[in-house]
Amino acid sequence: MMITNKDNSKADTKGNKTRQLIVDTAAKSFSKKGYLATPLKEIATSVGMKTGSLYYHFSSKEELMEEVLATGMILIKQKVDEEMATLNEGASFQEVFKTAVRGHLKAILQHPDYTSTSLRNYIQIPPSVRDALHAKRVSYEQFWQDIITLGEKQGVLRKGLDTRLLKLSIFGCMNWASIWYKEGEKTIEEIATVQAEIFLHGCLAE
Amino acid sequence: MMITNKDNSKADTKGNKTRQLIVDTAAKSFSKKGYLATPLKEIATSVGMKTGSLYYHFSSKEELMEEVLATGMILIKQKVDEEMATLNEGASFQEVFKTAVRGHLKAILQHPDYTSTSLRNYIQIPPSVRDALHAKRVSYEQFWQDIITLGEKQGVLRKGLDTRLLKLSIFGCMNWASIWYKEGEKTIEEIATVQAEIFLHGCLAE
DNA sequence: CCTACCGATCGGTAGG
DNA sequence: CCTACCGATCGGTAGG
Repeated sequence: MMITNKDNSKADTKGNKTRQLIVDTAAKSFSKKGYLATPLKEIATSVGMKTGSLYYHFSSKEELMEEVLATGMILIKQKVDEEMATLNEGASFQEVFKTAVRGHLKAILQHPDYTSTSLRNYIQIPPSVRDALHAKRVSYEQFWQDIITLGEKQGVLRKGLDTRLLKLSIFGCMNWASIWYKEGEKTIEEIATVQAEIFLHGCLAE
Repeated sequence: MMITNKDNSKADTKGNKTRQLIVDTAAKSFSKKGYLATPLKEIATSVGMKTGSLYYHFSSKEELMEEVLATGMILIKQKVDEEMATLNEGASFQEVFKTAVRGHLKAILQHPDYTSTSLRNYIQIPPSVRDALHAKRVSYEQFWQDIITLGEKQGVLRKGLDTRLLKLSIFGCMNWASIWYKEGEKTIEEIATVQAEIFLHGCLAE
């Protein structure tokens, strides 16, 4: 009697390896040239197959995009969680905030293929794909909202500050880096330090 | 002897009105659906003509995009200059900065058709179009760099702060609003006030 | 500004 | 996973 692996979705079979190669290639192109500007033929050629053969692995270009974006969001959350794990119990809002900024920036700048695709392709994401990822997005935004709420609880935030607007502002500040960032100028650590400092203390002396 | 208007490029002729209508329509679609996702046929139909007829006014889709983007950058600068004109001589860095933020946000949020096209389509902009607009972009970035330099001269900026990174951060913060902003929630004035305050003083109390 | 049309390309499919 | 192909659509053109 054979022992079958009922959850073989992550099995290291040849088929799954190929599938992964396709997603990797797609992520690279979608991130660099854009979703609509990338023909499936280009992806197929890169992985060494014919366009039609992609449909053995995916049922549509949108599905491919959805997998790239979903993977990207998971990677971002993983990286941020990894950074957050370095904090000790009862860390101050300042420490927590800076750590989250560092994690997010590392995620979108160190391995941008997956993680920056959604930022660079914002307007190109098909509505159905956007809907499918909605829950993940809300969950990640809530993670940041919780950090800000921590600041409120610790009583360190300016009174009357619109916390939603604060969240959107730091998102914009960080996410825009996925457009201007070039390797080799500033380190990601430095960018994180400066951006966190600006948001915590502003750019003025004193 | 006829008096001819040698610079009739802005003349209010029927042809120029039509041309303007085409650009307006294109700006709307490019901003909302994206450059690549907008077929020329859609623009043509909206203005009541056939696709091929657009080529009486423009020689390519890229040229149309270039005009939309160039107009957008001019409109942004105009709006910002308009706000800056309300300042009196010798205004403090804080006042100047906040005023510039308000002007930029008004420009990209009040009439987003032209002004937000470049932000929402960043990755889709054809390289040749990007090159053609490079000088305008540099000039506008310099305007902001000059504001920050003013802060340095007045000695109010935190020592050692990377001014280029400060500029990129406020750009990201403001420009990202063109993605999340919906009319009717917060006024643009309120958003400008909060974002300027965050950048000047941070989100912490004291 | 229209008619009529093009070459190219696109995402996707049938059948093996 | 390939061969062979599709219907549709695209930006763009010639000639009027």
